[in-house]
Amino acid sequence: MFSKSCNYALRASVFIACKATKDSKLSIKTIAEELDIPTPYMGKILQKLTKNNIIQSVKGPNGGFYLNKNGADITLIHIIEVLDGLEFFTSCGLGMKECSDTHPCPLHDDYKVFKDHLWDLFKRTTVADFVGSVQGGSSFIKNLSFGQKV
Amino acid sequence: MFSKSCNYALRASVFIACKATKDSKLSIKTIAEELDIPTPYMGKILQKLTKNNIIQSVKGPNGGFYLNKNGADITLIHIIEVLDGLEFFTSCGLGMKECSDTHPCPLHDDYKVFKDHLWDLFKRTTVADFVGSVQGGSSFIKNLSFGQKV
DNA sequence: TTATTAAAAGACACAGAAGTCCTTTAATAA
DNA sequence: TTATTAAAGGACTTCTGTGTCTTTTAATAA
Repeated sequence: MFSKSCNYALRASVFIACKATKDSKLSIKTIAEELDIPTPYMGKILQKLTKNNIIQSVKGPNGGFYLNKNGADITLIHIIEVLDGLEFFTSCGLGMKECSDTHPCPLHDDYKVFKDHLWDLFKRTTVADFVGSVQGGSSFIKNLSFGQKV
Repeated sequence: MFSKSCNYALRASVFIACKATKDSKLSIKTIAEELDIPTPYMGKILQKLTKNNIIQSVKGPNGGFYLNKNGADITLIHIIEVLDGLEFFTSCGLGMKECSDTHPCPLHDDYKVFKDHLWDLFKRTTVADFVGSVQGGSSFIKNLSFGQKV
């Protein structure tokens, strides 16, 4: 559905919201290793998130990434928009140039329902929601390490 | 959602089911032009569909592509499987290696519902269903040409 | 002030999807 | 039988997403 970059960005944002504070920031290396993402590539993505003011960064000793706003103010759709754009939510399921209620593809009506539901979900869900779920122990953003028991 | 190849394949299959018969086959060129798809690339995809027995082909004069089975016997999921595989329907929405009911990502439950509904839809829907919709005038598989009024 | 640390930035490499081109194979019409 | 037609097949190019590497910039600790 989304690009790897976008998936990485979503997970990294949640991870930073979980673990970092202004006084205890997280480095690219830490984030990348914990989330099992190639380090330099993670750097690129964090850079993009920083430029778009989704996360904050500080250079130098004790530098790193953190959030200075409330995770509840960052919607997932915003992160998706920055990394992948919103084309997924507007484009045709069969890849047709023009696909609308007046010139629909055969999949249009069914597909629209699903896209709209997903749109609502990502519009409504915030980084804080995911943090809550992860910290509550009901979900995970770190890959299962080899041999780990759930 | 699906690759371009897969979208092209779905539309071409429906188009062939609409227009071709054993006595009046369609050439790569015709299909590609009507559906606004690069001709040699369309050739590759039709070749793949033929190998997988989704459509049939005949070489030589008056040759081309047609269906020798009922369109109702070709499910969309089968075409998708041949072109893209079924990974979309099994993989994690956040791209995690392991994402299951016992080790879910924060998106898992919501995303699962979405994927399962789509799976059912593509499993249930056949080429004949789309042909019916297109021939009944309630949907389209050809791109809107410039200036065309719906 | 200087050395150290860590992100920013940009150039580069690689792989797979998308698209093109040319030759071969096979079917049919003359 | 031969010429023609159209798909099959393979090599190739292009583009984009993914991933790597090196240098620069900026912040802080000593």
